[in-house]
Amino acid sequence: MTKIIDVISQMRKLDGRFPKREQRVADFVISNLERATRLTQNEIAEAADVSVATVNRFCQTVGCEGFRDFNIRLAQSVAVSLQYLGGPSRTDSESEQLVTQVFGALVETLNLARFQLDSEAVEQAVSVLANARRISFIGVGGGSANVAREGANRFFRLGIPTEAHADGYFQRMLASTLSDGDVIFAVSASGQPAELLDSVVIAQQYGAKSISLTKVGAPLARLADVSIEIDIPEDQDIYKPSASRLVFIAIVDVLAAGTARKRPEVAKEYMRRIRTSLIAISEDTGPKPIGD
Amino acid sequence: MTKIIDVISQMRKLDGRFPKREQRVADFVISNLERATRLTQNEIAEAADVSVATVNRFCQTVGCEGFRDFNIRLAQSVAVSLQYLGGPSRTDSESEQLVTQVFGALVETLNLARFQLDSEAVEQAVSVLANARRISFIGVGGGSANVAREGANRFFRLGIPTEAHADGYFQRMLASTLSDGDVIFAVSASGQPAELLDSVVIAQQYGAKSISLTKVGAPLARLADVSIEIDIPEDQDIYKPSASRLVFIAIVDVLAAGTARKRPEVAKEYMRRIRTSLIAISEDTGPKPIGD
DNA sequence: CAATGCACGTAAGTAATTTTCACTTTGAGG
DNA sequence: CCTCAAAGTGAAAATTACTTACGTGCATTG
Repeated sequence: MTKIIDVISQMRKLDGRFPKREQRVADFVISNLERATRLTQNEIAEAADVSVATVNRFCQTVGCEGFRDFNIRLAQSVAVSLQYLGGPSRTDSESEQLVTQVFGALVETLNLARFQLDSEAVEQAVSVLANARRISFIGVGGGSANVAREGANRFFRLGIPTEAHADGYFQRMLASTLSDGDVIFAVSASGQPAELLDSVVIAQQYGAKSISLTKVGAPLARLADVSIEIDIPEDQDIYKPSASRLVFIAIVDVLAAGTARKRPEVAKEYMRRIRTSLIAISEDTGPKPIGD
Repeated sequence: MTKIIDVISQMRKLDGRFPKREQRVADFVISNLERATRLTQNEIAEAADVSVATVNRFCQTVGCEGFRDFNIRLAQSVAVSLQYLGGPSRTDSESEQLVTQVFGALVETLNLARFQLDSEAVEQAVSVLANARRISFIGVGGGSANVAREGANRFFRLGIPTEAHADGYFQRMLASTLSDGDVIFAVSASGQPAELLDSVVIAQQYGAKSISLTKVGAPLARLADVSIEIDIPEDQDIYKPSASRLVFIAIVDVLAAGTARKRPEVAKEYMRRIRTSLIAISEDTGPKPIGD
């Protein structure tokens, strides 16, 4: 099977070198990308004023198995290239542009982060977390503190006692109460706050394991037993969101999902209990997000 | 033209509610997304062990005109979803698969949400928020409460006094202190908690504007002056993350970005001040996420 | 225990795609 | 110029795929 993922560029590449009639097909398709997607072979043949067979040969020339294959590949290529360009409607309102921009930036950043994730570190973190007796999430500053809370929120649903703290003094005190089997999970976009560094060191002294989620090469990363490091280019445009928080949360999700798999029975049972405890509050007990 | 842009989400949404045999088709397609793209109707019918007609009906149930239409839409959705997930490298380790799965689900959900966002509601919300004297974010339950905090965190950086509360009693009391020019912003995945409903009503009585961020058709949505409604198919698999929180946060980002644009000077100045106040804490003052 | 309505498969009907084949054009060599 | 091989093309046959119509069976309801 040919590995041509992008028919559009393939067409462009061969453009001008097609046999005469096939060239007409190419011309038509290239200048009617979106439309061509929804047409049948016959219709394209008619539009380009050539025979069906020629259209079919054209598809093969381009590297596809036949029209069917071509049609799908074209649709995919078109979908991908139009995705963030607003498609056929050029009449996007201002707020639609806003949405596209913000969401586009997020998706892009998520993608970027994905390839940076060191799977070994993820595995280590998951194995530490899955065996934790208790997990303390710490972070300072609005964003990271929220990620920490989010972590506590996710992991406590897996039946592991968790807590999250944003107060530097409390964090240090807390750290000194930890011991063997406990885990301290430090979140920081900068990886520099002294509270976190101190807390991690203290926790380690008392035998607790430490995990950090921070930027590449940060002091915090060097300190922790397991460190998940991500380098996210923050957008200079203050009118755009800082996507890093979302990426951090996504990573916490990954860890939580991994941990859940390592303790399936426990997790299920706890989820069931939580769900049950919520029935009284919201009559809706379907497969909805648990606990609002 | 039909308004179903993303068949995958559509399938997820209807998952479990299909007629028995059609459900088998759905099961097969959902768990063989990429492969299904290249199969014919007959082949899918065979794989799912149902008749061709059922497959065809399934396509229509999902909102497509027929199999032809479905096939192309599926290909497009798959292409878009896979775009950010890199090629199908089959050498993935377990943890890499985990990452792929979680991130993939997020991206997919973000895409879905993007098309659901009612741009008019967004515009209204932005204009209310931009003119707010003070914004109170309220939410209950781990997830929504965090989204509320995140909202407070983002908007206070734009120079608007904000606060976030997760305590139902406090929320109601708070609501009664609001007045003309204030805004109450209620977040809830379910849209049902009485605390929120009460608070919104109380706030309205005292002249405050209300904005809700919740699921489509929820009681909360009907109550609020401006409501942003999103229908997110929650994954049944408890080992996967519930992406809705992330989507909510993303939407808050959109609103924040929109608001920032309406008050550029103010926002910039406040951001500068916040940054300055942080210099002492972390020596790094580059273009980094402000405040960790 | 009808009656109604939905779900489903069979099979017939229709449309689209692929292949075959014969005819045409092109261009190189005699 | 002519000839011939190679490549290009369309018509139509052959195949394959998609859609629709119809009848059966099952479940739900009055």
